Amino acid sequence: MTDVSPENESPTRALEKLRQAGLRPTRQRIALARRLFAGGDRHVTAERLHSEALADEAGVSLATVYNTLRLFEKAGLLRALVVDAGRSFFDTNTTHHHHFFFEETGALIDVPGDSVTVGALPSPPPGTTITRVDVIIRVTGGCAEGDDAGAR
Amino acid sequence: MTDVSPENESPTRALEKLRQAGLRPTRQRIALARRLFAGGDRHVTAERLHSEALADEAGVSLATVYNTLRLFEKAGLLRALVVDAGRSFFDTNTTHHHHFFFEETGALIDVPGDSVTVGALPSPPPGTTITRVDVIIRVTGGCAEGDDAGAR
DNA sequence: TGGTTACATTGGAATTGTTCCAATTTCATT
DNA sequence: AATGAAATTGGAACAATTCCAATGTAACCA
Repeated sequence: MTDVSPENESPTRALEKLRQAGLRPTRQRIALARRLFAGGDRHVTAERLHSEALADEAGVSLATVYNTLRLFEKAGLLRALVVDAGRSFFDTNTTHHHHFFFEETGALIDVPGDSVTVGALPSPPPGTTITRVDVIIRVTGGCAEGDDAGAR
Repeated sequence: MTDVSPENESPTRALEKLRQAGLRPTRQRIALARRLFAGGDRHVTAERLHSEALADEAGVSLATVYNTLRLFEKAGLLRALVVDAGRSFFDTNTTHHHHFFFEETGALIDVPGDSVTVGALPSPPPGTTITRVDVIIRVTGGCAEGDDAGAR
């Protein structure tokens, strides 16, 4: 096994994601995709990703981070998540799952989709279709151990 | 039965709410409480409530609307709700329930708490306590019929 | 390979929703 | 009516995000 930390990993996985989505693999997109997809699942804000990316060779502007996040979201590579007023998280885990949200720290952690059972959904209003059901389990106390601990 | 539209109803119910919460019944708070609690349950943004309240005799400033909403929330008269980046809704229904969210229009409607069964919650991380579980059912298509239709 | 063109990136200004603040007004009590 | 504590206010400040017009880059084709 080789070193797979975001900075050292060959850009293969990131490139694959981009190609898979039919997006032009620019220097900036590759750098961001590496940050996002090289390690395990993440929940990032635009600001945080931007400040991380500043450390990368290819500088990335904040505007590009926003553009890219929205682009990746449209392409299905990311899922936007709003739990907190005035801030969006982007979740690299696009499979069916839910979240714990730590009210004090603002951290998020995933809950596998099948460990929460949402039974008996009411039928959607006539003419509408359900696109997604979000379950957010808000917790207080303790210290958040998610990847976002201290993200505030 | 007398007319109970917000503008005509005697301020009794609003006053009761304020007294119940131990809040000083100022002109502005009464006006806002009437808007909020006189009719059925509502989901309002600060901006919307402010623009409505401009029509009332007692002018209410935007700053006061924000102060009052946060105050009512702390007092348990309202519940804050975040579904959409960069905007908070306040829900006058503080009982156990969930929401349909219309992605196109930004409208919200209530779903009775017992028509959604959330079974088998995972146990919260050690040391933490669950304060609330929000279920947001996102729908597209159709035209929203909630009280917020066209709220965008 | 170089030229062309469509697409990306950028800094900075603009927008939006919200909070903050110091000055003024109002409420409740005497 | 006078007083003090609490509420309201306009406007400035702020944070997250979007917009824009200028510049740079990737992809394609002759």
